[in-house]
Amino acid sequence: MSTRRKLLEAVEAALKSAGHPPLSWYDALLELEKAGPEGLRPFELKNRLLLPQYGTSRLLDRMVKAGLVERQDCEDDGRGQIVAISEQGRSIRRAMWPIYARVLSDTIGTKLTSKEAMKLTRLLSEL
Amino acid sequence: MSTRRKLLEAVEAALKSAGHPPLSWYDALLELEKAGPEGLRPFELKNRLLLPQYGTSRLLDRMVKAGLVERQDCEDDGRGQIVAISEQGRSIRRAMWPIYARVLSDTIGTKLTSKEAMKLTRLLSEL
DNA sequence: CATTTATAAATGCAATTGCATCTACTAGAA
DNA sequence: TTCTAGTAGATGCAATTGCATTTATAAATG
Repeated sequence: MSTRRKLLEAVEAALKSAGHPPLSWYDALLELEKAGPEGLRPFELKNRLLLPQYGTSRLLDRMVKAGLVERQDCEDDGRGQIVAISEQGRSIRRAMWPIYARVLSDTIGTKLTSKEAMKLTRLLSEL
Repeated sequence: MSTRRKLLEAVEAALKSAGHPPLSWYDALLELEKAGPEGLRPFELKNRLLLPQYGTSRLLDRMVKAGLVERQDCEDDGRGQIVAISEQGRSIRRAMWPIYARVLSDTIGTKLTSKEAMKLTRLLSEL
């Protein structure tokens, strides 16, 4: 818990001071980018990010308002939508990465060997 | 991040369904209990919990209102206070523990050997 | 001493989260 | 069909968090 709080604070502070949105936006943008031009249904994004349904709905609201994501009605399913990353979203995500990566390498890369990092990942995945 | 979110959700859900306050209260109560009858200054609690100053101030507000913590002015320092756990606070903390522990043993105890858990702790501490 | 600087804690306001519910639609059963 | 149940997503309201600032006191400095 403590470790995660400290790492997260460092990442958020770095992003903010570079004038970027919070890490949760990065995660969403990355998923949308990985999903390709088809985009994703909000419920799929929710499953991938492990966010609550209302959290996803509101995160998308904000990102759409900021122009990083496009929402359109889903043809197959009248209840649903398709969300896709916009050109601007792609460019913001790309700009965020070096900031994020820098914090990771400063805070993790200097403390753990890559073997240890893999071990850590494995142990966390077990849980 | 994901691992922590899932574990935390499980703990919070268990506490809530047992009618108990959130995990953050547990952490604070535990620190206050460990601090003994002297209690703690809010800034000391803040340091131990790694919480922001305003977060600590408000957490204490809520816990005082619920009667689990007592606040009194600090004699040595006119700006400060001393906060101490109340009898009721001790009893709530004691009641929360088995619920919390149960989730930990279900979610961690069944997945990692104690050696692995120690390894995990060590790796996280490095960070 | 007077004045500046630093620390302890609270707080107004905006943004976010959590909860419960609501609306709209789909799918399955009678 | 016509219900009934289930799923997708939004939303009102309350609680919590984040930010910036404020108040009060302590400590340091000239």
